[in-house]
Formats: sequence, structure tokens, C-alpha cells
Amino acid sequence: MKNITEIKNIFNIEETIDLANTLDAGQSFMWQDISKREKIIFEGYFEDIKLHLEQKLNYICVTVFSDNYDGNFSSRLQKYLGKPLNKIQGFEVLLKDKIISPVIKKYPGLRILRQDPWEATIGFITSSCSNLPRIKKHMTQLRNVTGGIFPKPEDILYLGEDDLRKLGFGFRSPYIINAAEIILNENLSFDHLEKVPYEIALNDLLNIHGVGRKIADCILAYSLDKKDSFPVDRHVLSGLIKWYGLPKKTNPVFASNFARKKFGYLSSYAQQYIFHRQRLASRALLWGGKHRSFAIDNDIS
DNA sequence: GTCCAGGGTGAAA
DNA sequence: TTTCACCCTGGA
Repeated sequence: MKNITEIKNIFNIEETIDLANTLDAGQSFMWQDISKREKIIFEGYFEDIKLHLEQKLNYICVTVFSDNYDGNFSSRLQKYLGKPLNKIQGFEVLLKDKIISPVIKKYPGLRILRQDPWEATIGFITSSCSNLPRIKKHMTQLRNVTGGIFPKPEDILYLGEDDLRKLGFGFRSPYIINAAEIILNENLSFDHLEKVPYEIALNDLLNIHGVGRKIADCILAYSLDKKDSFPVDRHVLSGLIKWYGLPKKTNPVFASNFARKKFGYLSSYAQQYIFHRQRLASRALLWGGKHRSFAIDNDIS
């Protein structure tokens, strides 16, 4: 049913951002691809306000379905959308990497998001041993339970494990409860994690039951701006083995430490590009194949 | 319809 | 250090 009281506000973000590969390729599970015909549009929420982001050549057209936002909304949204690699000091090092360099040239508009850490934590706990469509479905359902506003830790506890299981979270349900408890008991503060170095933030996150190294690294990289985090999932692991000479049976923690040492503060970008290369390689679409990217090559070429 | 595997983790061998 | 169960569902 169409909501006749729906208010639309439109503004543009005058920057090149590759929406599809930034919002809808594993960093976030909060965006739905609602593209039709030639238009690339993603629907999602920022600060619990419903948005449409439409991919234009050199900018993003933002439609806000609310009147309830302030003058700094746009700049906070820009911060959420992160920075392109070429705005990171010393990024040229990655151009010298034979594996990463061609992917950078293909996807210069790929960014690292700065999501809300609480939402990211729930999202990545949910991602464990699941797949993209299902994770997104769960995240959407969870948001809908609380009327379009993403549930706070207290809402999660109010829901309880049984209701989470009914929503389909399965064995991840108690993990989500535990995350909420740890936040409410003030044993973990995301504001604090943002300020401390990677290692300390990592150890704090590992206290959440159901958060291991991979999920912690995702939270650190994609919501807490820890650019020296390098999440290793099965795809990235096989990429590292295939392209960087790691032994066949390397475990993910060793691989992550190896990559962090190699890429330093460019780790999260390096990881995304290796992930994309592996993702495309596995679909045999990399060179010359059809793919969805409306990124415009500006000053990286 | 049935079968399998999916961006992992924690506990038990 | 290695193996296994854990929930559930999209896609073959």
C-alpha cells in the first residue's frame, strides 16, 4: 500500500561512489537493490531514516523519505559512505601490487563504509555460515519488528532468544542476545573502541560470544574505521593462498596477521579489492566479462 | 520434491 | 590442532 503521507526530500552528493560494490557486496547487509531498467537505486536506512540512493555518473542522488532530519544529515551520510582509496595518504602503494592494481582500476569508486557499529555487529553475527540474500532478509525482518527503527540492545533483550529464532536467526540468536547484554552491562563501548588501537578494540569485541576474529575484523573495518583491519573469510583466504603464496592449509587468523603486516593502514582497502577480485574470478567474469559497475575512473588510472 | 552449502564460532576430541 | 554441531533457506 502506498503511503500518501510519505515525504520526499531530494539532494545530491557530488562525489563518485560505486554504490553497487560499496553497499551491496558484503560490507553491509542493510541495502536492497531496487534498480529498474537503466536506473541503479539502493533502498536502505541511515540513522533509521529511509533513503533511496541513486547512482549517477559523477554523483549520488539521495531521496530522503522523511522531514525529520537536520542540516548536517548530508555530511553525516557522506561520512557513512567513506572515502575513495585515492583520498587515503600513501594509497599509491596498492597500485604497485600486481593483484590489487587491476581491480582498483576497475572499481575506483569502491569505498569502505563507516556503518553504525551496533548494526554492523548484529549484521556480521548474522552473516555466519549464511548467504547474502538470507542475511539481508533477516536484517530487514529485524528492523521491521521494531517498526523500521533498528532495534537497540534493550529491544533485543525484550525480544528474547525465542523470538529471534522465530525470525530465523537460528544458532546465532543467543549470540545476538549476548552482544546486547555486553553493551547494556557497559562491558563494551563502541565510542571507546573507535578511539583505541586495533588490537585493543579487537580483544574487546572477541568477548562477545559468537564474535570470532573474522566477524570482529569486519566490525572494525566497516564500522569503526580501523583501516589496519583485514577480515579473512573463505573467499579472501583462497585469494591469499592463490595469489600471495600462503600455504594451502593456512588458517584465517594467520592469513589476517600476514596481510595486516603486508598492507598496514591500507589493509581494509586491500582486503576489499582482493575480495572483489576473488569474487569476480570465481564467477569467471573478471576480464572482459559483464559486470555491474558504474564507477567512473577519475584520478586513478 | 530433496539435497547441499552458505562471508563462522565455540566446544569437544 | 582438528573436527563437528549449530539453524535455516536459496538455489541446483
